[in-house]
Amino acid sequence: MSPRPPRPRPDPAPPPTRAPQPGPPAGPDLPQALELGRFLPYRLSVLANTMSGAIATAYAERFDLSIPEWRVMAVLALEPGLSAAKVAERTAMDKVAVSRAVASLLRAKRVERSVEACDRRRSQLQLTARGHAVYREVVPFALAYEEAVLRGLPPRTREKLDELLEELLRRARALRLDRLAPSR
Amino acid sequence: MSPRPPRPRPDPAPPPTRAPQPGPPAGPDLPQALELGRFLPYRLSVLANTMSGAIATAYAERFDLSIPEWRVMAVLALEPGLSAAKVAERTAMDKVAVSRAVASLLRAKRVERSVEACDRRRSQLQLTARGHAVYREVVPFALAYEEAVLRGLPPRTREKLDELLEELLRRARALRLDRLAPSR
DNA sequence: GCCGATTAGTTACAGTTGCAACCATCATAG
DNA sequence: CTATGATGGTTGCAACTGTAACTAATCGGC
Repeated sequence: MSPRPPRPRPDPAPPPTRAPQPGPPAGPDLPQALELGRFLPYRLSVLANTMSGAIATAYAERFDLSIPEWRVMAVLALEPGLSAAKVAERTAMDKVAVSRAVASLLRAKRVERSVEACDRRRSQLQLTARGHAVYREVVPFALAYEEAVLRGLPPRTREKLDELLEELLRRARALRLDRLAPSR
Repeated sequence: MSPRPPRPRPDPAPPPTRAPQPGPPAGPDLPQALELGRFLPYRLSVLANTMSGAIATAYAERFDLSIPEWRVMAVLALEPGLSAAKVAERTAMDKVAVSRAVASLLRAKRVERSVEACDRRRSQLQLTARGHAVYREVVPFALAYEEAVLRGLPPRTREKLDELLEELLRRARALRLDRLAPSR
């Protein structure tokens, strides 16, 4: 999995910000229209893809590292000895993704694994010296990217962003869609 | 492409919000540490995936519709007669994704296509009556989901969110990563 | 101690996605 | 008119990702 193709996001289009053309066939009294460019899930998706795509390309080119691998390394750097399951928790990845990322990191000798004595199903994962070296190289890059995106935003605005993301995630997670859908 | 598997996001883990354990082997003087749960691209990615996953599942179950298909329908509802390339622009999808979504929508008779007379490479796409019917059914659902996530947020906060998303997307797009990476 | 139920982790398979190569059509130059 | 190049759109192929099935090990009675 080492020579991973970069797969950047082409991200071809600035959303036209507004296209308030009334739909001809639907008529003026259509119940509600939805402009994609103002639809929250869409906007978040485009934003996240733009950022992740940029980062993924950079990681792949510079460090031969995929995003899942990076996530695993990031949590192991702060909490060495985690099991794969714990890593999955911490990274919001599923266990298969973690398994594959770990396999790849093992091959690259960036992570090492030892089975736990008392429970031999479980294993303890930690960065190797090489892994730490890569980590120390990636972190400044990641932080620089984040800072570049946020540069110039006043602290109060950053706080607001932080709160908003927290709040939205909490709500999105709590949401049961069961009784939405006014139609049908 | 009709019986599309829902592919919901398991989204298994609340990020532990903080895990400020100092990395034992890295020592106290490591230049910077990065906590994944506070890293903007990561948080955006998790949030967007959570929302999109929920919506994708719901669309698939209720309307037999994928997100790419929905995006195509959404822009065609507001701007009938667009070409596939224009649709790609409007939806921030690449042309292959549009091509496939359109193919699927044609099969389902939710979109129809006619070649342009003056330029027979190009085609004009528009929703059929069936397509409009589906659209009118989906829109309230989509808006209800968005509203459910935003429910209770004061208008000022919503405006702030709107501005922040706009601003972040602008910055992310403008960012050339070329001269980032302080290391290497 | 032994059998069913659980949990950790991996493997297999299928569906999805993206890039690149590809046709078809149009535009421009000679 | 033909050649060259650009553009719209589709297809082939390879990589990625998720679900489900599977193996290995532990746990919980009995």
